Amino acid sequence: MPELPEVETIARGLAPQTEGRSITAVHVLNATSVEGRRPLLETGAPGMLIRRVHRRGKLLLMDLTAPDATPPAGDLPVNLAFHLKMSGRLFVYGKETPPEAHTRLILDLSDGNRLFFDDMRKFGYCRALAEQDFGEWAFWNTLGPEPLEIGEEDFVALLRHRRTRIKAALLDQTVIAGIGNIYADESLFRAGIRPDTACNAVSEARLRSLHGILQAVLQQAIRECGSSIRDYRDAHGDAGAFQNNFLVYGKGGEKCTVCGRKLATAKVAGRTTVFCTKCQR
DNA sequence: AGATCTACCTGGTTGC
DNA sequence: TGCAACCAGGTAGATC
Repeated sequence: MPELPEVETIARGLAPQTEGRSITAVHVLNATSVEGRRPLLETGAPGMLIRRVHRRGKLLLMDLTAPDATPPAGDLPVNLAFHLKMSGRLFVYGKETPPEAHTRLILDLSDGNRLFFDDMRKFGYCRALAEQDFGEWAFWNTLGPEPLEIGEEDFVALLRHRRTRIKAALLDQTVIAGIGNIYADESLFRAGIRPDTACNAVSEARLRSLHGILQAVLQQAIRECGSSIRDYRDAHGDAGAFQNNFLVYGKGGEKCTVCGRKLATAKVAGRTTVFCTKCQR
């Protein structure tokens, strides 16, 4: 469940281990872990230089250039986009480390190390993109604004008139990018908003408050290197610490830390949702 | 437009 | 003990 803070942590950890190296070979161990044009990844990526590793929404992006820094001529990938979905992980290992049971893709790097893409559940993917491919990638083109970059006014305007439930809107990557089940529930609890409230029934003042709280929660989670539940690890194989700050996520039936009432569990937008019926209205 | 359901996938947990 | 049922979760796609 890498969400924005986890992907940001992974990108920051991966950057010093991969930027400035070129890709010398690509090994596809599981075909379904490659989305888009497989030949562009397998035969186009070798020889390309990893210039920058960063994040957009929950996507981890590797910007590529030809080693001589000229614009890539013809059909070459200028980007690798990884979506980790639920169980995807990215690690850099020495060349002697063999693939694991769930290793789906390996990129050999020019410094002798290798980037492993492990993904037990096979939901994640790596997509190689040439310049012209971005225009045809619906997920990329409909991705909403970054929650840490959007201003308060724009955030309020984004939600104010929607009739959908506020948690569904927060989870909708076309509305705002990078929020998943954990940070939706944690933010709505801290903002005192019931997850099943229609957006247009939430006062403007509370939407303003949610904007600040959402940013604070995401920033704190990034400072703490994300949340580790089940199999999430950062690029160094380390667990994050934000799970120690969970107030509702995964705590259905436990007592609310604020009022002591039992936390309720419900399905909202198809996801398990935990909230306090007294503190969230 | 928005809600609901299913598919995708596998390991861990629960129930009998 | 053994095994079936269920669960978690992000996104796409179908259907109402």
